Parts: sequence; structure tokens; C-alpha cells
Amino acid sequence: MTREARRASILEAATGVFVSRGYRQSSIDDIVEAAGISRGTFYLYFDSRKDAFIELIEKYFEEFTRVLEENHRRLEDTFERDLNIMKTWRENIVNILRFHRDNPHLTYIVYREASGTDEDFSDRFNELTALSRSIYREAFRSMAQRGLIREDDIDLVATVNVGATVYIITDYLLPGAGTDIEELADRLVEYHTRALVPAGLDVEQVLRGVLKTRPAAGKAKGGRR
Amino acid sequence: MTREARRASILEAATGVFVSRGYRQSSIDDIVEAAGISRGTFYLYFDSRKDAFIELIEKYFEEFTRVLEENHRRLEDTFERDLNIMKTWRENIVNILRFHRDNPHLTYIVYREASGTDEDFSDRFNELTALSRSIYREAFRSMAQRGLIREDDIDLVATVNVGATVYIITDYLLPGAGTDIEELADRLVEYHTRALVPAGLDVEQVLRGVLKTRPAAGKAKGGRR
Amino acid sequence: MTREARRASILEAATGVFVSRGYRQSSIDDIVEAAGISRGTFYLYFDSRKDAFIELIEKYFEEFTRVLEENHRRLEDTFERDLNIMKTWRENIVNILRFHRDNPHLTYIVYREASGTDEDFSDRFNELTALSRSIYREAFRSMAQRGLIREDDIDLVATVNVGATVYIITDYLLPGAGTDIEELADRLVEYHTRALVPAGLDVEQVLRGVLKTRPAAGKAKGGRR
Amino acid sequence: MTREARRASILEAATGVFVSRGYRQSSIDDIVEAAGISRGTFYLYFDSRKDAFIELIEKYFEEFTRVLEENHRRLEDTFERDLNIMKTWRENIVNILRFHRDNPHLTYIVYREASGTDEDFSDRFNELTALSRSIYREAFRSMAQRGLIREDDIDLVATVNVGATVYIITDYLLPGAGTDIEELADRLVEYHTRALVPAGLDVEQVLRGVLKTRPAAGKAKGGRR
DNA sequence: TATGAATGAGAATTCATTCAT
DNA sequence: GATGAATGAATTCTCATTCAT
Repeated sequence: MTREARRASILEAATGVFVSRGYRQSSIDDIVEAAGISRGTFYLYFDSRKDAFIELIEKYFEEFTRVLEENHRRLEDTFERDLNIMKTWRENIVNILRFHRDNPHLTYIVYREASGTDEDFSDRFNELTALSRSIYREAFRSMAQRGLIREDDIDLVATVNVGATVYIITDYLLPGAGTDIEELADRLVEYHTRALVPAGLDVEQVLRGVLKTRPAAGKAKGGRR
Repeated sequence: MTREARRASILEAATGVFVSRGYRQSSIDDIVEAAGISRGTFYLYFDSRKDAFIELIEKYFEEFTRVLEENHRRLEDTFERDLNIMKTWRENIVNILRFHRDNPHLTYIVYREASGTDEDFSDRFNELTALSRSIYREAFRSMAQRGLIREDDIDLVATVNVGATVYIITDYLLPGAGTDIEELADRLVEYHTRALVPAGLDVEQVLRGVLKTRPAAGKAKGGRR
Repeated sequence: MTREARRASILEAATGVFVSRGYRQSSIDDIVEAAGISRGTFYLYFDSRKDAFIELIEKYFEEFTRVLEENHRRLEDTFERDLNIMKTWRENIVNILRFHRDNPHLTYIVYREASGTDEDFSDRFNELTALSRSIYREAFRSMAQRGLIREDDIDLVATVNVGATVYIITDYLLPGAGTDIEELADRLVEYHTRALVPAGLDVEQVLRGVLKTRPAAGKAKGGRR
Repeated sequence: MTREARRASILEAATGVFVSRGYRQSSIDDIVEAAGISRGTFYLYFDSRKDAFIELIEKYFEEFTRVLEENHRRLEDTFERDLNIMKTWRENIVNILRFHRDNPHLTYIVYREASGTDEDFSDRFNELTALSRSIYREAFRSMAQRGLIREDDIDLVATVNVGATVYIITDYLLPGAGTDIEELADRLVEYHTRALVPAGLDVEQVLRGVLKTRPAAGKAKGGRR
């Protein structure tokens, strides 16, 4: 077993422990027992208990950032190739929901545990949160610049969207009641689209996918009085 | 100094400590030092450190529940007396935002600390959270039944609204940068109104306050083609 | 209420508390609550919690010493007036048993609590114990000198008698199952008499009370072959 | 050093501390200092301070029970093989005295400390006490059934014997003044034998060891008029 | 590398006693 | 005298981390 594999297996065991008992209730004893190693061995691979925990959070953000970046690329691509923006939006939301549904443990830890004010890691947590928030903002800014959504307070729009998504994740996805992600995404897209559809566009048509990333002003105008 | 006043002053000191260091990093020593009392005195007024903390959380929910109930009454009143629903909605949101802006410490503690998985009080926290969520749901259900918003998945609508609000509170209000609550409420109402305006109604008119709680079908129809 | 009466009433309340919870588990709070006074008042009458406890022990020994002294006088009287020694012995034992049966609380405290090694009061306890032991010894020595019992190791005889008595008190009297003290005394006297009857005397006759404190050698001789 | 050896050495140190300061005055600090270990190490081997104390008491009773059982077997053997009952009785008493003389610390703890009313271990103490008492009773009952002692109130006889023995242990053996156990046993046997010798037997002969476990009725009768 | 016994700083809580009112 | 709020020394127990083997 390579050093990295060993490390990963310990981290995996730690994840299970953190999820089932909570970070602060998880002792080193719990972790090493779950990992089937001795106390000392744990410290051969991690500097401290918190170290392992922060690594998990980092891992979450790293992977989540990858999802967000993929979404970002998809959005750029949609702009460039004038593809269906609604479809893209929906796919991006599905991506986000799926990622969290498929990583319930990491998600759980981040949203239930990492937000507490432990001086030492709340800084890092906030840093990472800020990063993913900025990606959201940029996406909305791009859409606004292209007239795909109303010229609103982009910051607020991002906040509303992120807030809604986070809450949905902890409320719908984490309880794990086999939520239908596709349908959830449809509803979310519809909700935000209705809220954000630019003046002069008929929202029903937009929802039906008529909207292109470079809408012909004339066509859109017809949808409304 | 009456017993109650003493108690309150200790709790206030504890609040400050919990906010600045976080619950789990706050020792009894920190609290009694902040309160200017001895260790023993603390235990004269509270059973334990956690006891004081839970009392803070209860206090938050108690007061917040009062706000929500006031909102609820206002909404009922709006229905009964056929008042301006948009105005009411806005006022309710302002109420919620103001409450949190005026109680930043309590808010901070609840959203940063209480949500962690400490078996002992996360139960109480979840209980209280569920209560306030149900008040939200009921409000939206009432509005939907009266045709004031689209017949959507009420649960999801409530979740999106609560999630957005919570995030706004922690992002806009807690940092304390003198946010303009009135304007924030305007934008939020507009956002959700656009998302939820029933088919057949002209959202611009609705936003201008034309909408009554018992809209005349004919008038409404006229707002659209 | 005089100072002494007040003091006594507090001590009585303390006794009840010490009996029901044990000395070390009895807090000042328990005592003042039982006495219906405030914490401070307790200290107006006693220097400390232990002080009150020691006073109880002293009280026990004081009263028990009175019983022993009465027994001693009765024994002397029996010698002087050549009365029935068996009857006296029996009466003395009855006295001792009755005293303990009638003061179960004090007895309980002394035998269950006071014997622990609390540096501070075990000294006093031992002192008092030694006193009552010496009274026992003297009684047996007197009897031996008069030929009423065998010339045995008086120290051991006293120890056996005291030990047996103490055990009987804690085992028969304290549980409070309505023991028949008279019968118990009969049996005890018989037991020890049989063990101690001088050579040349017929124990059955002695038990029947024939034995006088100044036995005529001839008479006694006849009782045996 | 094996785990068991370590454990034993800590327990030994704790014994010394308990003996010199008394259980309730002995802090963990005292114990770990005496054992030359750190606070944490103590808890590696024992769950609590009380845990160690109870273990000592259990140890005492365990070993004492072994002594009593050995005595029991010896008595049975004496019956079966018609050996000298007086010799057996004496040996049994010697065994008991020797055990206590050789384990003064354990003895001290049990008789000075364990009998106090500490809810938590007085139950266990009483349980164990009851056990050893029942062994005593059974021995006397067996002897009575075989006509070796008078048909007296066996319960009382056991109580008197146990009481006397306990007192002798705490008064003669614990002070440790080099008591001659053999002689002490002789005197005790004689005392109780005289008290208990059946009617019709000459006690002097019995004491000289003439008595067998299956006395021939005729021979015995001859010893009396 | 791996182990796990040992460490000891640190935390919460108790309660006999004091003393200002 | 009486009160009871305040005190703070003292105590038990935990657990992340170290280090000799």
C-alpha cells in the first residue's frame, strides 16, 4: 500500500467518523479504530486531528470548484456557440445538485460542521466559500451583460441563488429521500428565470427554450406587449 | 440588582464571548471574566455552560417566532381587509431583516454555532428551525390559495425563500456594513414576486401595487393579452 | 426561641440529613433546608459542617457514657449489697440495647459514618471509643476479682463482648425490625455467662440466678462433681 | 512491565494512600504521585478513583471468601473423617486472623472506610458482607445439627462470633503490635466453646480435644451427672 | 514504518464558608 | 440576629499528541 493510498484510506475512515459523530465529538480513538490503525500511525500521515478535518473541507471545495469551473466553461461555450442558455443553466444546476447528492458525506461535514467558529479553520472555510461565491457572481454578471437576465443587483442575485441552493442541498439532498434532481433543477431554473427574465421577453417562451444567447431584439419584443 | 438583571447581564457577557471566540472555544473562565463575576456565581444562575448557550438560542427563536407571528397576523389582516399584499410582503421582509440586523450577536450565534452537530442542542435547534419553516410554508400556502402567487411546489418555494433570506442575513446583515434594509426588502420582494406572479397578471403592475388580495378577474385579465 | 433551643433544632435537622444522606453527601444546603434557616444562620450557631457532626458524635458518647456509668453504679451496688449479679448483668445489657434502639439516628451516624478515616474527627472518635471500652474492661475486671467470672484475659473478654454488642446493634437494632430487647439480652447474658462461668460452678444454676456476688465456696462446689 | 503488573503497582500505591489519608481525603493527585505516574496514566488503568477503591474492596472479599471456603472445606472434611472438631475450629480461626494480619492495608480500608454510607459502594459492601456472614451461619448450623454445639439461635451465635472477630481484628491485629495469633485463637475457641458446649458434655474434656465429630452418646453422657 | 503506553495541560463543576446588607 | 449572593480553591476526568521500542 502506497503512502498516498494509506493516507486516503485513513481520511475515508475519518470522514465516516466525522459524519456519524460530528467533528468535535470525534476523538482520535474513534478515527484510528475506524481506520484499523494505531494512534501513532495516524500522526505519521496527518499533523493533527484538525489537519485531517481541514483536508476534507479542502477536498470538498476542490472538487466543488471543479464542478463550478466545468459549469463556467459550459456557460462560456454556450455564449460562444450561441447555444440554448436555458438548457445550460439547467445542466449547471443539475451538476451542482448531483455533485452534492453523490458526496453526501463531504457535503454534510462542510455544511453542518465547518461553519462553526473555530478560529483556525473558519478562516480557510470563509476563503473557500468566497471563492465559490465569486464564480456564481461572474456567471450572473456574464448573463446580465448579454441581456439574458435583467440588469439587477448581481450580488444580490448571486446571494439569493447560492442561498436557495445551499438550503435545498441541506434540506432535500442530505436527508437522502431519493429526490428527483432533474425535476428539482427544472423548478429551480423556472423560479429564477421568472424572477430574472429581462423586460420585453415572454417568460413562457423563454422557459420553452426559445431564448438564445444572442436574442434577436425583434423576436423577443413580440412576446410582450 | 435583581436576580433577573444579574442573569441577563451574565448572559449578555456570555453572548459577547460566544460571538468572539465561538461556543466551543469559550471557557467558563472567559465568560466569568467578561461578566466580572466569579466562577461560582456563574453556576448560581446557570446550570452549565451549555445551558447558557441553549438559552441564547431559545431566546433567538422566541423573539424571531414573535416576529414571524406578527408577520402572520399582518398577512391575515391583509387578506381580511383586502389590503395591498405587496406592501405587506415587503413589510414582513423588512421586519425579518430588521430583527436580525438589530440582534447581530444572537443571529451570529445561531447561524454560525448552533447548526453544528452537537447532539445535545442540535435537536432543539432543528425543532425550532422546523417551527419557523412551517410558518413560512403556511404563508405561501395561503397566498397560493388566494391566487396571489402561482400554484407552485409550495415546499420548494418556502425553501428557496428561507434559504435566500438566511444567506442574505449572514452575508449582508452580519458583516454589518450598514446595509439599507428597505432597499434590500424591495429587491427581494421584486425577485420573488417576479418568480411567483400568477399567469395572467402583469408583473409590473403587480409590483406597482395594483394587486389586491381579491383581484377582480376581469381587471387582471386586462393586464395581459 | 433561645439560642440553645435554636441550636438544638438545627442539630436535630442536621441529624436527619446525616442519617438519610450520610455525612459526606450532606451539604450545608441540605441541612439549612431541613432546618428551615438560611446558610448564614447555620454559621451563627456552628463553626462548620464538621463541627455540627462532631457535636453529634460527642452527644452520642456523652449519653452513652451516662448509660455506662449508670451500669457501673448498678454493678457496684450489686457488689456492695450482694444482689443477684445475673440480674444486674442482664439489666445492664438491656440498658445498652435500649439506649441504642431509642437513639437509632445517633447510633447510625456513629457506627456508619464516624469510623471513616477523616483525620480530623477520627481522633476524637477513637478517644471516645477508648473511654467506653475502658468502662467495659473495668466491669469485667471487678467481676473477675470477685470470682464471678473466670480469671481470663480481661482485655479479650471486653473486646469480645463489645464487638458482639456492636455487631448486634448494627445488625439487629438498626434495621429496626422490632427486635425483642429483653429476649436478646437473655440470650447474650447466657452466651457470655456460659463462656465465663468460673470453674467449679454449675452454669445452669448460675443462669437460674443462684449465683450471688459473694458466692459461698461450699455451695458452689456442690454444683459440680 | 505487563499491563497487569502496572495495574497492580498502581493499585498498591493507591492502597497506601487510601490507608494513610483515608479514601475520601485521597485525591487522584495523591495516588499518581505515590505511584510515580501521571494523572492520565491512572485513568488508563482505572475508570475512576472510586473504581480503584471498589476493586480493593472486591479483592479483600475475594481473598477472604477463599479463606472462608477453605475453612468450610476443612470443616466438611472434619465431619466426614471424624476428625478433631476443636482442632479444626482453632485452625479456622487462625486462618482468619492470619489473613487479616497479613493484609493489614486491605483490612484497614475495608473496616475503616468501606462501611461508610457512600451510596455507590456501600451496596456492594453490604452484598459481600452478607455473603461472608452466610458462610459463618452455615458452619454453625452444621455443627449444631451434629450436636457439636448447643441448639441455640444460630443467627445470634453467628452474629456474636463475627462481631467478636471483627472487633478483634480491628483492635488487636490492625494496630499491629505483634499479636500472637495462635494464642489468640486458643482463647477465642475456648470462649466460644464454653459458651456453646452442648448439655451433657464436660467442657474441660471437650477443650482437651476429646470431642469427636460423631460423639458416642454413651460416653458423652458419662461426663455428667 | 508502526505501535500504543504515557503524558499533562486544560476544562467543567461543586460547595463550604464569608460578609455586606 | 438573619440573610443569601458571592466567592474561589479544590477536584475529577479527558484526550490530542508524543516518543521509546
